[in-house]
Amino acid sequence: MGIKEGLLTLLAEGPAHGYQLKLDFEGATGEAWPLNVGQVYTTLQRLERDGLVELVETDEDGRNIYSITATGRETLQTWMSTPVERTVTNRDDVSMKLLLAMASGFVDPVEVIAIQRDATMVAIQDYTRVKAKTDAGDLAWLLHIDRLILHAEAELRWLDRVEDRLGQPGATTRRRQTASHNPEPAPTLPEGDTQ
Amino acid sequence: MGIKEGLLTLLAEGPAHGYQLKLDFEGATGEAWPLNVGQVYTTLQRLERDGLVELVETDEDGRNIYSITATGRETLQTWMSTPVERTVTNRDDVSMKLLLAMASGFVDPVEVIAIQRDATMVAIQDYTRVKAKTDAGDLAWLLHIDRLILHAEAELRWLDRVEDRLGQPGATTRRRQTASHNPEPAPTLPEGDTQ
DNA sequence: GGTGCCATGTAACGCGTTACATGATTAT
DNA sequence: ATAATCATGTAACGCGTTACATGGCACC
Repeated sequence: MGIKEGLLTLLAEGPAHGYQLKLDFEGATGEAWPLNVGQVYTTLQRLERDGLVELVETDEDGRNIYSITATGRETLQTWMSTPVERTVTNRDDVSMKLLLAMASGFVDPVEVIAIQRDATMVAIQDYTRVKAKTDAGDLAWLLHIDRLILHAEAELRWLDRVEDRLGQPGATTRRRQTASHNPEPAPTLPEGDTQ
Repeated sequence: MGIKEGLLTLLAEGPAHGYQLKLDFEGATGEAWPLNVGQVYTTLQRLERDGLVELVETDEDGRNIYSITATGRETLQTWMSTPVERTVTNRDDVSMKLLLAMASGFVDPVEVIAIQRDATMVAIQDYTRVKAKTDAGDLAWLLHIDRLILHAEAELRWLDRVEDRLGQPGATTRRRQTASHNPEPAPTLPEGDTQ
């Protein structure tokens, strides 16, 4: 999503100035989304440029107070009532890295996923620890952690499946597509440190 | 990840010109990552600027042929052998939208997740259909689809959990943090069309 | 009366993405 | 010949992010 929608949501509760929005944003997302204050001001300018927000006054302290506009409200309503799109082009770092490793013949995909699995298992432990020491009343934060755990677990299952399939025959590796290219053999990577 | 790493990976197999890389990229990621050709050229320039790649020759057809440099190889090796980071700040659209809905008191979080769940269930059906009509030899693509399905299922489980918790008492909604703000009541959103 | 830190901003960058420009090759 | 498409690139934009600038207020 974007900071834009976040600020719009907060402004839908009433006009506010930048720093107030920064505080509200932190209140809503907590550590899940560390936000540099500067981003609030730039994003507000862009929202104003797009007519979703307007500068209603400059208060006695010289702070710019913004208010959501009608179109802003409309945009927000549409955004909130529109599900996050899930298509077959939904990329993510892990799978793209694996696809590249498989296609390159240059890196061992099995090694890549082994590394990733270790990291993911550690992450789950970390998440669980964080969850354990969280105040039970902080529902939003708990749900956020739960989501991280569930997705990390799904990733583990997927990594297992990948390893299975890579071990089977027919695990062909895609190679260069056309023949109109220089056929010189690819140099091999020196045995790098697997840090 | 980035196109940068993708191109680096492909160039690690040998020098190539832009269009060749475009073809290779499509061969590696297929429909999972539709790539505008223009991006290849701009990314190559940036890689050259950063010294990860160098222009080795302009062939008889006037095409620029790039080769990976030593530092490029190093960078690639490091990237491939470093797991994708999983921290508590890993955001995603769905959970952020929910956190905002919970914090705003302006939108009904239950409605938001209901919409999302419907969409995710449809997505899973779509994924399954795509998977069914995929050539069994296209391992990379099958794994990609599997990943999408697993994560979508994890999301369904999470959405269920969210709905459970939201229905329970103590499901407090966070509100504006400080008191130094104008206390005028927030205007309410008109009953928007839940498209 | 400095030294910090809080509050409010502006400037600039990096990268993914889109749109546009241009020459070569092929089809009609 | 002309239209279409391929192949190669450049220009510009949007947004998230970082770094820098500045004025007030506290506190020692």
